[in-house]
Amino acid sequence: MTGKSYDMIIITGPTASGKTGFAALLASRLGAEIISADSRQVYRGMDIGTGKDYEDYIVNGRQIPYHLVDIADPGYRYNVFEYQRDFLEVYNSLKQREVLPVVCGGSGMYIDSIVSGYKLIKVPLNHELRNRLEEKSLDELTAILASYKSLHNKTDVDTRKRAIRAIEIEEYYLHNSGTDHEFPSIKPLVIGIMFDRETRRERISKRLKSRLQSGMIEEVKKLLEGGVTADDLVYYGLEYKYICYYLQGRTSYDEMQRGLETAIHRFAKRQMTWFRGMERRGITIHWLPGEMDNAEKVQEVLLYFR
RNA sequence: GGGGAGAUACCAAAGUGGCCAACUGGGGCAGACUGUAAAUCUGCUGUCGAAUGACUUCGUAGGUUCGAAUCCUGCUCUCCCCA
Repeated sequence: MTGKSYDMIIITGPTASGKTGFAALLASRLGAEIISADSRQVYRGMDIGTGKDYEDYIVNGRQIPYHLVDIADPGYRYNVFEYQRDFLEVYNSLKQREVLPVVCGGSGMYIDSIVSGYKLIKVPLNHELRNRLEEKSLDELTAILASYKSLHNKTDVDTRKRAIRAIEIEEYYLHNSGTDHEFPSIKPLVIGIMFDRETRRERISKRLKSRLQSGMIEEVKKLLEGGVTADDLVYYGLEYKYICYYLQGRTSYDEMQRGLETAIHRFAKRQMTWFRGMERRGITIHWLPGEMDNAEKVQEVLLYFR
């Protein structure tokens, strides 16, 4: 590899675009290792529903090392802050070993957090503040949060719990300049895999059908039996949410399948919106047509990488 | 064969003479997003448009009326009940 000016490669794209297989092939060519950027594949035991295709990581009989998959128990609530921290740890160790990191995943925010270097400081619990806010209504909390920063959406004031945490963080920022936790500036080559809308939807529908036939419902059942609560599963969204409702008898199989299909289509659309947003903010994504076979895609990427 | 109900925009479904380009929901599209992000939230959704603008719509063909998705008549189709 000559004259490489990128610190890492990122492979992204909406769900069902064939990221993993491609990333693995690319990694095998470059002697690289994969760092997942998938907010759900971090959980152990959530395999079919999150599309952990373990066999995709085996290229020509060789196991491609991958990271940040299966690192948390189901039921746990992993988040961006932890992702950024965990990513950095892996990233640094790869750099130390002079191994090229290939990030692969479709969680736009996770990718953005490492590319744009979100400033996420470790904010400890502030019990005094929490006691003070305990009795406040959501409206009051919203007003308080608004006094710290302008609210550009309702994400932070969705529930009282989130609002209190958001205030806690803002309060902490107020007294801690935040320079103690610089995220390094990383220069990535960002590759996106793109199918036209119709094809994307077809692929999603087809994949859903095959997952349902290959034990996805059993997987959810097993999670429930293993002590993961229904609430946790609903929180995980998509297949875990819809199948959980089905197992609880709240929806018929048909309703589950149809609702889930729609939900995944919408999810893919939101992913695309996120990617467009990143581009608008100045991050260049090199889109490759999904139809192109993986070997050819690898060639394309190598061109960028020279 | 007889009787009844109904046909509204991509789908479902309100509207029963002017306030209707037409409530609402779904779907679709677009956007937002810095500690839940597979989440959460917002906007648009007849056509053309920058538009407070123009044009074309409520099965179909006519009619009544200043004015019809709404009233009348014929036709077509769908559903239900009785034979």
